Amino acid sequence: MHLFDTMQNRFVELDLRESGHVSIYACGPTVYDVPHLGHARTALTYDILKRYLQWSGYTVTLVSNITDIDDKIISRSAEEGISEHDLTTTYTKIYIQQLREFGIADPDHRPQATEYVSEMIEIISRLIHQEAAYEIVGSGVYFSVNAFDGYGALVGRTAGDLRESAQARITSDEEKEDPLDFALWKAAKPGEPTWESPWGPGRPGWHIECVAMSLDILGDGFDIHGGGTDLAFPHHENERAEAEASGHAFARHWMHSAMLNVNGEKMAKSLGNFRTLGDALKEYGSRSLKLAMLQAHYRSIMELSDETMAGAIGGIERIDAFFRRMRGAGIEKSSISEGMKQRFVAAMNTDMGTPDAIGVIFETISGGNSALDGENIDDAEVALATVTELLSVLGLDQIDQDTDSDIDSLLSKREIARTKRDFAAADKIRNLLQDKGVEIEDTPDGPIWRRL
RNA sequence: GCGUCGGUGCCCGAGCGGCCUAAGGGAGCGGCCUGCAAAGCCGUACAAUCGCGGGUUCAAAUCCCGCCCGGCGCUCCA
Repeated sequence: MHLFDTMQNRFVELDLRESGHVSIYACGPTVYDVPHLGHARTALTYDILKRYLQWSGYTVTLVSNITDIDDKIISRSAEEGISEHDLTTTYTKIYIQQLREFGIADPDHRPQATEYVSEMIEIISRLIHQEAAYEIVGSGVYFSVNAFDGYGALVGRTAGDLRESAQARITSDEEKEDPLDFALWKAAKPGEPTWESPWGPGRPGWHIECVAMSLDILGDGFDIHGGGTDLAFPHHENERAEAEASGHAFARHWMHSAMLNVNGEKMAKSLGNFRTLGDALKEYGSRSLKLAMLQAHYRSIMELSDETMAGAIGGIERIDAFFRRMRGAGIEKSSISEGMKQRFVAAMNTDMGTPDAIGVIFETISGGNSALDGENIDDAEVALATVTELLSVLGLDQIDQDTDSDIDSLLSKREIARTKRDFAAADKIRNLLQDKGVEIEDTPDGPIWRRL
């Protein structure tokens, strides 16, 4: 499988630490609010990657963290007058629950930052020992960017470049040796949650938690580190510096998924333009939302407008109509089409090309529908098997047809009326069901129905 | 400002030197099927053209140069 590696800035063949096993660390959210669609898009990217790799025969370990200590959490809990712990517990629960509703499988591990403070302290101690970090008494411990060759390489820049473009922004922090140096440990301020450390009470700094958690669970030199593009710098670059300067081999590959925009702007809590996952799930349903997201490549910016969603809802309807029709005709799955499977695999192997992969599925659906029209049962069976299999790889499995004896009995009454050519009576039943939100589709094999 | 990614039909969105007379989805139109619908199928218009202008090449949406426009990043954001 080829993926675009941010660090190498090109497409590379996945080069695994251990053949047959893929270890992935995907940066999760800071839980101070409900998840929005952007979080969902990123989580979906790594969920699909995992599903696809597993389907391809790999063993996959996916770790996705929850960051439950940072400045925003502290200020939000102060605003709401509840403890940091209560705040993060609440939002962690909501995050997990809504991702499940969205149809994203739980990662294999979901570590929380606050459970890893002692590991973080250990890494910081080692960094100080290696002279890659220094303490400023009363302020905290800082990473010394000068001690790490190639700082900035993840985003294709040099420390010099960064210093230059940082000048305008950074309020040159008094005692830091270099304006690029960043906090590893922050000395306690009144009223903040704190942990004991060799440098006095304080709390973790720049995303050292991800280093501690990824190395602890996945080990040195794990395969893929991912997250949203907004994390590439400084978040991920700082992690890389921390890990490698402390003597650990870090991620072999870096992946970044693109932002989800609203009216041309990044969806973000800070911009106040976000749409929550919960609301979107209610409005569009999980499968439509997933289809919409997967119809855009994970590395391209996508707009999620009502028009986009209308398109995706139509797509899901097409998929479901296909299954209803096959079921109604009594078609059973047979073996899957090798040709279509190969095209699907080729699309996915090319940097996880889900839009192309979905194109292959829709073409199979068209082929299956045509086959059924032509009473070519063998081909219809192959199409049904293929569509079922490939959709499951993308987590877009069909919803099971529900059963309802009341509807069935009304349907048979209508069929009797229709045989008698009493269309007035037949249409009355159809309207009745329509009012109940049930739509009838007549097929040569009898009527089928669906809930609207 | 610096860096980076991108600008493809009515909308979304693939394609990234010849297979492009530009995939796939949605919306439109015509036909078939149907008692009528729905679903499906077939056909079809929308891209004589892929932001604009140059260039390279036998050949460019695809490569190069310039310009315009937009996203993201440049200290705690997925």
